[in-house]
Amino acid sequence: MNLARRRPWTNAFSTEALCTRILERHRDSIRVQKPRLAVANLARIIGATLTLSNKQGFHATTLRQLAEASGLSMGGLYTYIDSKPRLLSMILDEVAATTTEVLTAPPDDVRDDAHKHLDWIIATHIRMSEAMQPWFVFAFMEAKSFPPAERQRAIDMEAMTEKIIADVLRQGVASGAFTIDHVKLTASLIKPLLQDWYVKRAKYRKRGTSIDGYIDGVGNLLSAALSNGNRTNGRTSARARARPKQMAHP
Amino acid sequence: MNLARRRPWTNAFSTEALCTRILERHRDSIRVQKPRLAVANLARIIGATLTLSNKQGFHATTLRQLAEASGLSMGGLYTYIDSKPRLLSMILDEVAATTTEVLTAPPDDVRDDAHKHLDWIIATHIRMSEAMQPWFVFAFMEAKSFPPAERQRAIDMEAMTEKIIADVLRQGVASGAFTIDHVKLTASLIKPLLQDWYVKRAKYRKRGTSIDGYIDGVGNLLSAALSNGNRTNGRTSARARARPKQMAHP
DNA sequence: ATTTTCTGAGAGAGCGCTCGCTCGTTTTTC
DNA sequence: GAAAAACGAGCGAGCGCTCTCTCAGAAAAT
Repeated sequence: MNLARRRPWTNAFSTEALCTRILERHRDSIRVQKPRLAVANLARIIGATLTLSNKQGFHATTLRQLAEASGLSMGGLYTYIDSKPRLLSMILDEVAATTTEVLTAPPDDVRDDAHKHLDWIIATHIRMSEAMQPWFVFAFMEAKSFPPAERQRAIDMEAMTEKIIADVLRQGVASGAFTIDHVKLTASLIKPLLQDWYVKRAKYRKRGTSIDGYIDGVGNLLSAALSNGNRTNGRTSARARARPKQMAHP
Repeated sequence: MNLARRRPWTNAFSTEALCTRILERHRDSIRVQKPRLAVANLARIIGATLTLSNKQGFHATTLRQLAEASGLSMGGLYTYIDSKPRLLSMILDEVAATTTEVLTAPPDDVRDDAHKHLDWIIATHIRMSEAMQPWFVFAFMEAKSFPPAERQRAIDMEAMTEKIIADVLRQGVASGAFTIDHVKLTASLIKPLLQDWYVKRAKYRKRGTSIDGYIDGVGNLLSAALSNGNRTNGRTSARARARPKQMAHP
C-alpha cells in the first residue's frame, strides 16, 4: 500500500525523530556515546514507556517491565536514564518544545485572516496530536502527578496554547470576522475540543470517525458559533440562575 | 455569612450523603455494624482518598497515608474496605449511579423544548460536577488505570451521557430548533465542554471565572452554533485537506 | 596477519526500603 | 463482661536503583 511514501508529518513526529532531539537535550546524562545506537535504544525505551504508561499509568509501570519491553536489562536502562522521574521530564519537555515550535509558526498566507488562522490552528493541533498521540496522552494524563517543576511546565504550555487561540480570536473580533463576548473564556472552551481527539481516541476509532471528519466537526461548530452576531438574547441570566429546585432523589 | 442555609445541591451531594449510599451498596463488605459510625468513618476515608489521589494519583497513595489522613489505623481501615482496588470501585460506582440518576430525570417543563432541555443538561451537569468535584476528577483521572470491569463502567457512563445529549439534539433537529449535520459527533463535542469545568477547575478559579459565567459561556457558544442554518459553505473539505506542506522544523 | 590490550555497552543479582495486607491484642461501647 | 471496633507491629513481595562483572569488537602491538 506504500503508505509511508512522502508523509512528512508522520516522519517528523516519529519516535526516532523526537528521540534524536531528546538525545541532544540530554547528552550529559546519557552515558552511551555512539549516537545511532543511543537514539535506537532511547526510542525503544521511550516507546515502551509510552505504551505501558498509557495502559497502566507511569507510576504503576516498573523499571523491570520497561527493561523487558525495551529489550534491555535493568543496568542497561540506567545508561540512558539516571532516574525514573527524569524519564518523565524527557517526554514532557519534548512534547512542550515540539508543540510550541509548531503552533507559533503559522504559514504566512494564514496570519492575517482570522478565519483561516483559526482553522489552521485547529487542523494543525489535531493532526500533530494524532501523529504524536501516545506522547500527548502521556503528557495530559501524567502531568498532574509529578514534581512541581514539570507540573508548572504543563500549566504554562496549556496557557500558551490558550493565548495563541485568544490572540487569533481577538484579531478576528477586531477585523469583524468574529463576534465574541468573552474572548478568554471562548479560547478556554476551544482547547478541550482539540484535546478530546487524543484523550478519547479509542472512542472515535471504534465509532469510525475520521480525523478529517473530526477537524471539520470542530471547525464547523466554531465557525457557526463565532461568525455571526447571534447575541445573548436575554436568556443568559435565566440559564445561569435556573437552578433545579429539586434533584432526582439522591 | 450563612452560606449553608438552604443549599439542597451541596447537601444532597455531600460526602456524607454519598457515603450513606455507598454503605448501603457495600453492607456485606463493611464489617462495622453501627450505621452512623460507619458512615462517619467511611466519609473520612473516602474524603482522604479523594484529596490524596487527586493530588498524587490513586496508585501513589499509600494505605498508611490514608490511615493517617482519615484518623484511623491500618487495621481500622480494613474494617471498612477489604482491598485497595475495592475502594476505587466504591467511588466509581457512586459517581456513575448518581450521574445516571440525575441526568435521566429532567423536570417536566423542559422535556419538550429542545433548547431548554439542552440548557438544563448543561447547567445540571456542570453544577453537579461542581458539587461533587473531587469525585468527578477522581473518576475521570483514574478510570483508565484500573481493572477492566471498572474501566468498562466508565466507558459506558460516558456513552450514556453522550446518548442523552444526542437524543436532545435529534429532538431539536426534528422540531426545527436546531440545525445540525452530524448529531453524534456534535454530542461528542459537547461532553468535553462540560468536563473542562472540573478537569481544569484550578485554572478557572485562579482566573475568577464563576460557575454561572461558565455555564453561560458554554450555553451561548452552543446555542449560537446549533440554532441557525449556518451551513457548511464549501470550505469543509478545504479545511480538512489543507495539510501543512512543511512544518516548523523539528 | 595474528595476537594482545583496551574499552564502552550491557547484564542481572542484590541492597535498602516501602508497599498492601494480616492478626493477636487492647480499648471502647453497651 | 461480652461484643464490637480500633490498634499497630510485622509479613512477604516487589519497588527503584547500584554495582560488579562479562564480552564483543576496535585499537595497538607484534
